[in-house]
Amino acid sequence: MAEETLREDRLRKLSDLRARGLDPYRPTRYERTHLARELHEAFAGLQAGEEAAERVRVAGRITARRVMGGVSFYDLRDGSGRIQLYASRDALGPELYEPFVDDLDIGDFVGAEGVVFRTKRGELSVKVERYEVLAKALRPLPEKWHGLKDVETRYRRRYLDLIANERSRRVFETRTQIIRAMRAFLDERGFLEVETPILQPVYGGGAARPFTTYHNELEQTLYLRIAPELYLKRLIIGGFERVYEIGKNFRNEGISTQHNPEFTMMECYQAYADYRDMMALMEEMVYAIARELGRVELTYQGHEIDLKPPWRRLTVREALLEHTGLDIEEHRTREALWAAIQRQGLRVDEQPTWGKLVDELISEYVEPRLIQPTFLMDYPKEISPLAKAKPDAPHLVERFEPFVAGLELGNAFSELNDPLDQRERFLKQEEQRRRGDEEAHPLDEDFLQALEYGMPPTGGLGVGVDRLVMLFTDSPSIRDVILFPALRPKRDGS
RNA sequence: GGGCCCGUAGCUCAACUGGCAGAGCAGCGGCCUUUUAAGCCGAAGGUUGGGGGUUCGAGUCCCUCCGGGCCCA
Repeated sequence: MAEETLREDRLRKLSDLRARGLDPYRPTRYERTHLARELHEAFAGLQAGEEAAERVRVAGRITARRVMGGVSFYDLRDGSGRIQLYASRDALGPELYEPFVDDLDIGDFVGAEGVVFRTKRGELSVKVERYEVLAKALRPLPEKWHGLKDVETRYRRRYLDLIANERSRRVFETRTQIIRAMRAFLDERGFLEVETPILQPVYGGGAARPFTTYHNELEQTLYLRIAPELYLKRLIIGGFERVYEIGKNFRNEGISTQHNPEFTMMECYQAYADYRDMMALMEEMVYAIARELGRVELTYQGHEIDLKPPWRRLTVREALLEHTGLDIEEHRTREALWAAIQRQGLRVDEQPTWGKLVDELISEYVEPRLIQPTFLMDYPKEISPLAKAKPDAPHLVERFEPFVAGLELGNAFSELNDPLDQRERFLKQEEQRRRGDEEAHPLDEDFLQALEYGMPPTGGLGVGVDRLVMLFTDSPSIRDVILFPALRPKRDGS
């Protein structure tokens, strides 16, 4: 039936309710005695056909309706679960029973008061003696049995997805549990939670193009942060020895099953620690979250995963040797490595530097195969401008990325604290930018000044919270774990 | 940006090789006082994503645009 006709039906019922003094938009509150789940717990012992003495008040959204004539049964859902309402003409009287069946629809909110009983079929129910209509739905909800399947509608109108799909509700509850457990873990270890600027005059802390905005009063171009990294390090310089931040980052890049332009990141920094300490922190943190959720062993997209530490440590060199047969240490220039890649018949795109070639090889031949938890470590210096070089291998840095089920869950390093080296790294990045690399790291003079006041040896770790949630909820797409994922604007027709 | 797939009633889905656009749920009218995917009877509900083309005839074939999904870059 035409959508507008359905709406008109409901508007007519709204008028009728108002005419009967039951204006559904008038109530401002409703005093409940029980949530649905509490009723099921409190009256678990009630036998079929038995009635309790106690009067209760419940409220929620009508999700199903079974009208038998003089009696009717409504399913009421609140934040805790479902409870059945039983209404009869005898108990309510015609003047209240008629609007109850004539004017209430699936989707409406009602508050009901009455005694609790269990029907002869065994369903715990509230026998409605008084009720209030708490809000009328003017549009129909998705179908009760098949729910809402249309992927686009689920993302665009998430509220409908949440109403219709229990699984979706659970995903977002789990998301919150994960973040809460992460916070508890870091707090317990003495990390101080902080907030740093999202609007930044110079962006940094990653390789990505930023979103640009403008402050009118300051007459200044500002960037939405791509990472909080450089500010968190300033706090280490300031004397906080353990800090962390959980918040949104923004990267002006494509959308995929693993990328949303705004995403949630946890970054933490620990003074006097190195990247090996951060590996331990990462595996213990994920283990702690997994225990909290009861999912140390889990299945992600068909892969059986065991998150129990210790996780495998694997250098980039070893990984490439294992998966491509190529020893990058034997080909230390871009030209030599490129020649070797072609000799091996490996299929990667040509890159402007040795480091980027290595990065390409990893993405293509290593990352998708890292199913069990693995720390891939010791990356090329050229692609890691904020990480400290390995003392015995100055072309590499003390950096790792944790992988589980092929998902890149984060990035970490022993932080570069040599201000002179940092300046050189920035200058090299500027050079790459001049050669057309739009993701090159900009030089941040203010950050260099801060570093010159001295930063202790520090380990830093960033964790992609959305991807962690994907892992724990067995979600194939990042859009399934972000309440309102980025979509193209929907235009009518054309 | 490229390739493949999808878009039909509010929701979930049908419609053969191009031949009258259908069902269930929801909604509407009627019956029905312990149902639970309630049941029975009845009547409705469509710009088949938008635009264009081929054809006697297009949901179906072609072009194009919009939106989405997956893969690739």
